Amino acid sequence: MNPEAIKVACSNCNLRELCMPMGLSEHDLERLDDLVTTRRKVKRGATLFSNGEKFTSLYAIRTGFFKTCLASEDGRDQVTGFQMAGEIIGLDGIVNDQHSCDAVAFEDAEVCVMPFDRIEEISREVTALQHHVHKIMSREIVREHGVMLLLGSMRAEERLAAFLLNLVQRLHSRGFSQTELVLRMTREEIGSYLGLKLETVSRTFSKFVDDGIVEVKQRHVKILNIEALQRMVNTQPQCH
Amino acid sequence: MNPEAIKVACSNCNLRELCMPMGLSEHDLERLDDLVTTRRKVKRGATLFSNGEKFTSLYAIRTGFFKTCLASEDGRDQVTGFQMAGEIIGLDGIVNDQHSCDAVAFEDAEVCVMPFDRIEEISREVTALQHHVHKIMSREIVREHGVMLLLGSMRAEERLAAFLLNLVQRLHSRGFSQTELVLRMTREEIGSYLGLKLETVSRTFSKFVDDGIVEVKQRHVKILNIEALQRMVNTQPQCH
DNA sequence: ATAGAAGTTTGAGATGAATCAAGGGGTTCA
DNA sequence: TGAACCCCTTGATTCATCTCAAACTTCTAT
Repeated sequence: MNPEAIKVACSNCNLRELCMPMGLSEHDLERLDDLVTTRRKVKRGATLFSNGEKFTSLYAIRTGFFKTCLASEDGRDQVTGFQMAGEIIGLDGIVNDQHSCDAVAFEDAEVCVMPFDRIEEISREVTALQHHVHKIMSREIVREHGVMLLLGSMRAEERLAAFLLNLVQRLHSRGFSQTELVLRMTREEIGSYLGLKLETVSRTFSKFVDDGIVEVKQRHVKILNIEALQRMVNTQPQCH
Repeated sequence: MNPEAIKVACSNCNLRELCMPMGLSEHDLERLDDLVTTRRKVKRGATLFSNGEKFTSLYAIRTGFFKTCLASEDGRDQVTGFQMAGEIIGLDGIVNDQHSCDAVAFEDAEVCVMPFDRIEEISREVTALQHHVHKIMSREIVREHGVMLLLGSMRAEERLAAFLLNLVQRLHSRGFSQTELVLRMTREEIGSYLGLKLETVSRTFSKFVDDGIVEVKQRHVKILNIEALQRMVNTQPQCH
């Protein structure tokens, strides 16, 4: 093995526990290293894949931050998710062999390219990988259920609270602060994800600041009262 | 093979093309017949599985009509989908080995029980099944993207139009009319799915009737002007 | 068959978020 | 180091949907 090969190997990757199954045998680990053929850099603002493009691979994010969004011809636009290091994107492309959304990098990023036919091939041999792939897809389905609940039944404050809690929780599990975060996206993109207009997002942030729940300086957010946010999400508004 | 066995075999099922992969060899077809261990009847109003219940199997709907819904402790409620014959439910349970929503039958129903460990086992041998399972999960992810777009950016009329079009399209591909349908669910359940209150659903139906777009008699709906519905869904409201 | 429950429709009024508008602040790139 | 552009905030107003309420219809079960 030359140094290059070591660098691209999953078995050596510090993100392995985020995107790969755990507790593999030595042999299985070696098989897994065949999964990632190449890395790919994506410049800030560039798309990793876009709607209509032929689907070939799933991508594991190594560095950087992405959004996925639907842009229907008629001008409607919906951010369907924000993805960070260790998360897998591209699952939408499997069903029709072409991607059905755009994945855009918020900052210079790097992803591991995992050709899907290879994933399927290795899945047949490595049971743990097979199950892992199923779990990743199921997790995405459950996540989207949560977004549906948010979009279908929450008010603006509750949506933004849920959004902030979700972000810090994911950042925290990657070793970042539990109370401070830097938003990579604009108010408009947050709004698109949450089914709100950018002005409403801005006003809701201002209200949180007034209530002493968060501090906001541009895209820097410091959570002062996390319980208040949690209460908003978990408490149904005044029941009749 | 005794007659009972024949009755439960996927290879003999008239719904096979809806829930199973196509173009299998004789040998693969036989393997597939090991997938469905049992059938299960679900009475009207009863749950096939519910939130928190241990996940063991996916279910292919043979007859009947289901809803899946989230019911959070705090009283929020969200219908996440309506499922009909040939569709697969239970995918949400894979990630945490327990179901994260309820599946409720609208009418006496029957499902094919497919133990998930058996699905994974046979997937390793039958490539077509493996890919099929991936497609089914990806399709669900893409469907939910569409619901997010609906909930995040559409107005009441557009939502109901999209809902009706989706239902007739699915019914049509099962051999039913392209213009007439019987709603199995209440206005409240439609509303929960669409992020609207039941009164708004009712009013929107009334408006469609006034506009000559549909005829509504209770739960019987006849679409008179399908293009009008399609225009609503595909056209962004007056752009500024 | 009938009473009760459940579901639906419609109206009137309240309200949360959208829209329209303007000003200020940051960021980026030449 | 500017200058243009993008982004954000805030106010005033409008509007779509929700809420509350009442009456009606249809199912369900005794």
